[in-house]
Amino acid sequence: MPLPIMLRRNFFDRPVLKVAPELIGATLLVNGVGGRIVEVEAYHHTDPAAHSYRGPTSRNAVMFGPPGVAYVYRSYGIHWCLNFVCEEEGSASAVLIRALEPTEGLAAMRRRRGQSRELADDRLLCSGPGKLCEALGVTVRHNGIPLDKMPFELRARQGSARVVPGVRIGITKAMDKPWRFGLMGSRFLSKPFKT
DNA sequence: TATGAGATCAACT
DNA sequence: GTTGATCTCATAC
Repeated sequence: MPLPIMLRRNFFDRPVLKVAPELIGATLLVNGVGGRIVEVEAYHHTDPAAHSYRGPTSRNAVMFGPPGVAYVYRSYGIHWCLNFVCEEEGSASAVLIRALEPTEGLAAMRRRRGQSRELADDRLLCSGPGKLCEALGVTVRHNGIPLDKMPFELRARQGSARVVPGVRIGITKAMDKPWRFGLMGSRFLSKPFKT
């Protein structure tokens, strides 16, 4: 088993549509808890569905900063969602992390996600952006933190991955853009890809 | 299997 | 005042 290769910040210094599919199969850990990334969505600053589309606000400010940092925002007043900022500074593009295949710290994830669901299978732990943040303990405290520093740990995938594109979920603008990417055949997706 | 309500907050109109 | 890059639970088909 080769040693894992850590993703460096310059990995994110590229177009978001190149970075997003390459994240499929990479491993994301927060304080040692996490797993393989199986689903992401790309949000480009020219995209009406992106938070950065209308320019900087206090919420999306870190999207306009340097790439390779976390952008965390409150969704529907309830959940947190985790993004990775991409491209050059000021381009305000990001990748939304939508689902993980849990591999590390399963007990911690179950504890954070609640006892009433403890008996449910592991697919329910991280199969959606809000669930994933709850399971990994990601909150706005992580907003703006570099991805190559603690508590984050990001390992490149080993070997190749079969990546399938699809239409993004939960948006009402630019719904035609196939900028959702998933690991082909994974049981841990938030929703199946139709192919 | 599918649809609907409720939770709860910041940005936007 | 309305609207989400959501999730869970309840009720209907």
